[in-house]
Amino acid sequence: MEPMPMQPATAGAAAKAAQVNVETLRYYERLGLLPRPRRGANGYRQYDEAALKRLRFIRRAQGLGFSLAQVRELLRLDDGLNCGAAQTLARGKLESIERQIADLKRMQLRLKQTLAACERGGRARCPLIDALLE
Amino acid sequence: MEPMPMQPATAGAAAKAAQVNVETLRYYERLGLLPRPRRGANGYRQYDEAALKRLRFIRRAQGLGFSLAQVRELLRLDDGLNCGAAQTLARGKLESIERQIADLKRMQLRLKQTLAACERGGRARCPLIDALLE
DNA sequence: CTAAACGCCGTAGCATGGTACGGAGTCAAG
DNA sequence: CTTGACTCCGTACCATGCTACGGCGTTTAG
Repeated sequence: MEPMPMQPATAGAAAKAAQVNVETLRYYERLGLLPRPRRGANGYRQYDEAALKRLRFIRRAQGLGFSLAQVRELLRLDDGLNCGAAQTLARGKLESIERQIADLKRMQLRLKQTLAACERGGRARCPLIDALLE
Repeated sequence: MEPMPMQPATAGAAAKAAQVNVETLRYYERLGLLPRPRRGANGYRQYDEAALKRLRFIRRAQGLGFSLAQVRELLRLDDGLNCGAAQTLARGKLESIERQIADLKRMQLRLKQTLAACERGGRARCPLIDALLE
């Protein structure tokens, strides 16, 4: 059987498929992350398979921690032929993620220590508050 | 010698001491994190030692990852007598930090794996891009 | 046929934590 | 006395990623 070219998705269907709000589609379109889609006779947007794929790409990249600005860069490489550039983006992101982890771990440690002091109890004054007051 | 009551700091001096922008002081004041300070005859704000202390408190709490809304809660406990409430806030923060760390670690792992695939090279297509295209 | 649900658009709003601007008055050094 | 730095105020703006609103036309289920 011929691969019948599925009819394009409406905004609502595309949004549902990608688990995003309909308005988000328009937002991405404004940002140029999604191309302006073809319109039906009624003026409604028609999202074809390529558009849906692109939308999934965006959400996955976000899931890896990329900002929309960075997603835009990645989308420019979506022919898959420029691995060097993609690696550079990914390495930058990886570093920033590692910095964030390090920052959070410092906070975590300090909070844990202070909480432990609180839990040892026996003080009139709260060690957490006192640490902030110094 | 009597502890001569230091003259109060101007906005600029207070800001410099706490490493914040002068406008940030006004911002905190608007948010109610800093009390409205006394004013000199010229209308200038006068930050006394207590205000400076409070400002340092805010910055330190932010350094531990607390949002300004949470800092506001902590400030309500700054008599140091309500350790239970402070602990509750801190535990909540600790949990959210740990969730963030876990999220970031997942991203880190996936990025590392994908980057490793990129670096093994030898492919026509970029594994990172292909992972996003799925 | 009608009413609900969906789509369109431009624009405005939310949350977060500030930062900047313009026009005015004030203070300190030279 | 002037000049530059500081301060005041209200308000607007920044980035980020959406989300909502109002007013309209269209489509679809009953």
